[in-house]
Amino acid sequence: MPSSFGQSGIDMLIRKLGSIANLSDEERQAIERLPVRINHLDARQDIVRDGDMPSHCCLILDGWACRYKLLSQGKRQILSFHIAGDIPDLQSLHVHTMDYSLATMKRATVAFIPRENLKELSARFPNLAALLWRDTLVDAATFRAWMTGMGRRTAYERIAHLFCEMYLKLQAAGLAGDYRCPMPLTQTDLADALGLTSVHVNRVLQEMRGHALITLRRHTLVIEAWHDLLQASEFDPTYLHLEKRAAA
Amino acid sequence: MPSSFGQSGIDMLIRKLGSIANLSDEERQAIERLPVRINHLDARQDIVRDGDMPSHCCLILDGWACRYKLLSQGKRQILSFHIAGDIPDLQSLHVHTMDYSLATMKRATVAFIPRENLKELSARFPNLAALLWRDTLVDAATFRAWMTGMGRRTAYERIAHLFCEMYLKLQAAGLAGDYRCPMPLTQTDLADALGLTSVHVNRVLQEMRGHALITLRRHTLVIEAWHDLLQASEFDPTYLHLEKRAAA
DNA sequence: GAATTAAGCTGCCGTAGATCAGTTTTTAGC
DNA sequence: GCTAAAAACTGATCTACGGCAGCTTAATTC
Repeated sequence: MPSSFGQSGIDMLIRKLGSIANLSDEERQAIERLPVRINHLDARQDIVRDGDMPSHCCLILDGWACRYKLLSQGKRQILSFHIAGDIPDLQSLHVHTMDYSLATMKRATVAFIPRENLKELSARFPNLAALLWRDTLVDAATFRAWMTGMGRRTAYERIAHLFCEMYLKLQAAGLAGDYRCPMPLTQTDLADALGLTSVHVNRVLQEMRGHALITLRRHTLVIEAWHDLLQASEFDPTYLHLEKRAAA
Repeated sequence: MPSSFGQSGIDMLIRKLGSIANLSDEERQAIERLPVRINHLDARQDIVRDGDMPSHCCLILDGWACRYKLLSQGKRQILSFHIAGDIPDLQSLHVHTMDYSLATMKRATVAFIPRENLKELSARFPNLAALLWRDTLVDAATFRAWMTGMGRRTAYERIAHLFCEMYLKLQAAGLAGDYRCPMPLTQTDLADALGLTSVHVNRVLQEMRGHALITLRRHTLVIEAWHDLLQASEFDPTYLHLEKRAAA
């Protein structure tokens, strides 16, 4: 079970960037030498809040986090999920006011990196800056995929699509394989991410189990019929841009 | 009527970047000297298609464009609208396969800029690279706002929210003012952007007219009650990040 | 300025998913 | 291993919005 990767430090970020383009030793070292303050957080803790102007960026080392937005009457929209190697508030490098909140989904380890040091890093290593920029672009592509789902897909298709996406992201991070991955989200979390209610998510999940598409128990998702799941959601992985870049 | 701005060239881009940080003469000149191929396009023409690997980026000089995604059975999701000064496929600087299509909404003038020249520009002027990166981050913030709407807002709120957003974007570009702006979108376009049907958009628009919130006729939107429109949509302009940056 | 087409509008009925109000099962803490 | 709380699940009912089909008005074209 691939769950003991780079919990010790910043290597999940290096792994992620390195999966796109080859890093020089100098670049690798510069990342490793970033000053970080490491924090262990419980589940469901806010990391940064809507409206804040944080001076640090948050790198997830272990666990899951999400971006979300609160509306009136307690309505919540989850905007994205994040795993080890992600910097969900990297945008604060260039826009200073948060337009969403960031919170853990389960127990998580996060590293806070001063914004100024990240800025310096990207100034000194344009190649790294490009990789980080690229990362925010893939982020945006994922938003587009979710938007397409919420606007034009049924609940069944949306849930299937999210499972495909999360599985591939976890697999790319070395945190999943063999059509099996951690899934620490509650049905309420899924609902808030997909624009549904937890009641409806519950019914659709049962329908998916009825079709022998998935098993979902005790925070583990097993995809029993990958191909059918792809088909059910019209999933096209292009937007994840997981391919290795040819040349630097 | 503010409609005769910089149609001649690339100045809408300079205006936009210059509204965020002051540009040096050198930077301004470098932008002006970008090799461009200018094209006049009819309404509803594809500029780039889902799956393409374009060698040029597209700068809108005049008119409107949109990003969209097609699904099975002719379902269409519009992902964003673009006006003069936008480069809706700037992302192809760093990820090479398009995961959506780009099309004009009405007659438009666009400039095609070779990707390589834009890459060069951003390598030579890190300050410009940062501004372009920032632009893609605001883009992502807009996706988040739309997602929040599609997931958790009613049709009425969503339409009101879009009107607020487009008015402010057009105003910032000098293309609107006095609570009046061009709105070349059909009700079907609005529906495809907001995850609704044109029939429902029609009914909601009438409701909004009934509440004396807006006038929408002959491709012109007049916001009759700005404050009520803001309130109806719980609109918070933070995500547009229109403020000028303090220091470079 | 007649013809054609696209966009806007209406009414009726259907349904995916919401809402409410629980009960049962699982998980986590001591 | 017991307890408390959270999550999962169920059934009944409701509604915002969709689907369809036809009609009207406005915009283009020649």
